[in-house]
Amino acid sequence: MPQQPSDGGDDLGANDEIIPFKDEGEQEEKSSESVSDSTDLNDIKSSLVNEGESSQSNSASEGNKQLVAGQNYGGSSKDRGSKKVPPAVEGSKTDTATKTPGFGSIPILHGDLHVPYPPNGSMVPSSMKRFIDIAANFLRPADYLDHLEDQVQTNKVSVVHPAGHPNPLAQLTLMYNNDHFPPGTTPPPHLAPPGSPLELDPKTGMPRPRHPGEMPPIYPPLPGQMGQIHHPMEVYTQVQWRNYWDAKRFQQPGQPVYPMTTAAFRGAYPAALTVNTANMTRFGHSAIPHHPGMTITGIPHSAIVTTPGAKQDLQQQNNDREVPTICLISPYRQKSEKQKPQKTPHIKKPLNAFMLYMKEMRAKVVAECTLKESAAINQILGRRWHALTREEQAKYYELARKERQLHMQLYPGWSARDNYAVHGKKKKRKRDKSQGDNSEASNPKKCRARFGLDQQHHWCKPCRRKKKMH
DNA sequence: TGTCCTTTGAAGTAC
DNA sequence: GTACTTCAAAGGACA
Repeated sequence: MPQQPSDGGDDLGANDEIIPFKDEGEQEEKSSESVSDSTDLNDIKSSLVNEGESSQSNSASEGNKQLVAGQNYGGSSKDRGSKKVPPAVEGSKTDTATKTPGFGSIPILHGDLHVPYPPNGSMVPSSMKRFIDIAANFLRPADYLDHLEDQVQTNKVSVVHPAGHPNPLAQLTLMYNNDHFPPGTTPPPHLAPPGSPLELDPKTGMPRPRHPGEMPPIYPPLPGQMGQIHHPMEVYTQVQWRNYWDAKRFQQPGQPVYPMTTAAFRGAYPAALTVNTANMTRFGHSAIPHHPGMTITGIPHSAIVTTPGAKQDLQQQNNDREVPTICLISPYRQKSEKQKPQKTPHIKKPLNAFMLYMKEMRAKVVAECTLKESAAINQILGRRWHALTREEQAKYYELARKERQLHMQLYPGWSARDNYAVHGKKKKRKRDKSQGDNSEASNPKKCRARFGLDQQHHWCKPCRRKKKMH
């Protein structure tokens, strides 16, 4: 069972002037609903084209606006792409931004990203904005992160793993490097509000890690480790993950928690996924040769600064396994990808309605019946699927439809045929239906015998087809 | 280590 | 247009 929030968890945002991130996400989702999919994607694409536009010449306030917008990518792309006056909803967001200008603790997949207040008179480095953008959406293709590497190095922004945290990955802090300050100085601790998680440790000069009792709600790491991106559904924003996890946390008995799919996440896909489809962005990280000196996430090692206490742990961790600085993989695919790393990356088929249903219900069935064998579980799930009402099934058909729609938008040239006998991989054995006694298609009389001519609506499709033919 | 099993649905090929 | 095949997920079983 994933980690539950600690006692002090929900104090996040009370005194820390932290942006109510979930609310923002809700706003973003609402606003994105009024925009067509294609519009979203085009906007995102255009924003990516203008990727280099953000500069340090932005005023701090403008930078702050971007920080806030950047937390919700759908909105930020529009904001970056034009200078139009934000609509009413955006206005309220701006008010929030003025009050809480994007600094604080941003939930990310493996924990929180701490964004310290800028030093006195200091501009917000564009790299920091971009990093937040990435962290908030927690998945960008490596080519975008390549770009980020330059940004980070140029703008002297670091990622800090606070010492003493049981899981250094659970808390990341974005730091202004000392280069932004007069020589020999460190960021003034007073810049962080007293008691804030951003408050600097006077001894280390680093942001003070929270004590265990004052941890913000830690959204559990997705199971497994880094895998591939080969399905658009694997791209979720932190808002989505939080909402999903919140739904899980507060799930009532018998109340389903629907999987994180496109249905609720339109406009949330990272921009770069929609471009450069000829290279790795279609195939995921494993297809990308890692830069020497870069983490698996594409964040340069040079940009990761550790406090003395955390350094050893991190080194050990990096030695033991290539742990992502920010978890970048779908909860759905991580485990299997970890166990069966794909040697021939490819874009996978979007999941159909039944597959989505299986995803959601499998764990429940496993828990109920103690069976572990997937074949048996799938039989049960198949029966349950048929026991669902049309309305219940319709939800999954709709989710599947949106998955396909998004898949088509993300990979316009993709065909299911591309995955037939993927890259010389041995074809699956054809099932000999002529001998299979469980194949209704092989025995068109089966449904007729079971249900009779009066109840042909119960017949399976193959049997109905056979009936038509005869 | 790789394939099979088992489910449904989508999409492909073959005729 | 119809029939058939493949592949999506999952993980234990098995060659």
